[in-house]
Amino acid sequence: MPTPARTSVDEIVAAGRSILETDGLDGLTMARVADMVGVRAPSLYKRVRSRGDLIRLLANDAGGELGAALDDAATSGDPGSDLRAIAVAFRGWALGHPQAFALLFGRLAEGARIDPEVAVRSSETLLRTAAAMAGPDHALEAARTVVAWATGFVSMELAGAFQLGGDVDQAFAYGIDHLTRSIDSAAG
Amino acid sequence: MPTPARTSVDEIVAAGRSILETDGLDGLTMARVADMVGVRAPSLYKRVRSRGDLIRLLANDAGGELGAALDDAATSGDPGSDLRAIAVAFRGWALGHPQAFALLFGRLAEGARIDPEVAVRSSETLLRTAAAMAGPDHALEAARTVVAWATGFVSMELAGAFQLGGDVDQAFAYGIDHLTRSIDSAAG
DNA sequence: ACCTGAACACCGTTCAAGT
DNA sequence: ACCTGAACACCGTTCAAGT
Repeated sequence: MPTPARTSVDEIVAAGRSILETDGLDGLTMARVADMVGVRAPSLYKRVRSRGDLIRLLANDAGGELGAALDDAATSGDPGSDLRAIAVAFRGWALGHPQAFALLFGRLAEGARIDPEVAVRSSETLLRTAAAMAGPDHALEAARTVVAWATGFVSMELAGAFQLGGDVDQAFAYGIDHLTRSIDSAAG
Repeated sequence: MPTPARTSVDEIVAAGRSILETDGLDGLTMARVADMVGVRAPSLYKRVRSRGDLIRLLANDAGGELGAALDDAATSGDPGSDLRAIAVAFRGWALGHPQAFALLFGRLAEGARIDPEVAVRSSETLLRTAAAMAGPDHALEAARTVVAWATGFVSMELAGAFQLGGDVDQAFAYGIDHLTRSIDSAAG
């Protein structure tokens, strides 16, 4: 006899995101997720293939969220202002979701990576902005330079790797200033 | 009656580094390490406090190695050339030791982080070079910009995050060219 | 159809007992 | 002193049995 479902993939993903931010990836156990959605651990396997698969779903969810935040930030119409706004939004989202950020940018070869389409969609706004500044021939290189810098900066900030004192906000401003100027001057 | 030691911390760290690169962090089990150095897992606890402690030792070992590679690269005497050489050496080491690199730059808040002194020592050469280019007032910001960019670039490269085609080597060259020029022009 | 308890394999860690 | 087997707690996963 059919039994009504007591949870859903969406609910599981939401619970996973919550546990991830609270207790980190190590704290994300199947039992904990199951408990949060009101079932027993084995029931989760009706909805997700494995813990790794669940982590992939979390990465996709976070990637979409980050992409939307960047889209919302780039509204000024001026490429230079947009690029700065995107960088600031990127850092803001990352500092607000450190564990999800680590999932997106700190892992490799774990089989739990974000789906390519989600990644591509998340980077569209930045690519468009970079193209407007650096010109179509160098849009990809320019975008990669900015993303690489922003990713690395926030990764190090979150990891507490800026240990030599100094003002981290100021270093971020220095970076975006110089990158913007450098990419912009390369347009002509 | 005293028994002679059958292994050492150095041997354990060497085994750990080897297993880490071969099978990743998940493959780094205490049993595997113990097997490789010729003892049983419980004996490892005579030398390391925990698996997390072992990972910290691996991170320190890798950090020292990376720092030495950067030192060896910066020998031209010209700050611009040195900066480029450091970036190339950084990427080369990372691509050759992807798992160790992930340990150094991809983790956060795992309690298994590299010791501050090792981190500081590893970044000295870059700081000196950045100071020579950007001037003492902006050495720290300039160095942070370059490290952030290089870290992010290699992280994304290793994660397979550059999925839009294009030449990754070319993007790396674009980045170091623009960063070098931008930081250098900021000196005067 | 979905849910569950029981069971299995695996892993980090502790500890009493050996030498 | 150092090493080990045995044991414990914990976790991901499977599966037969329930509804």
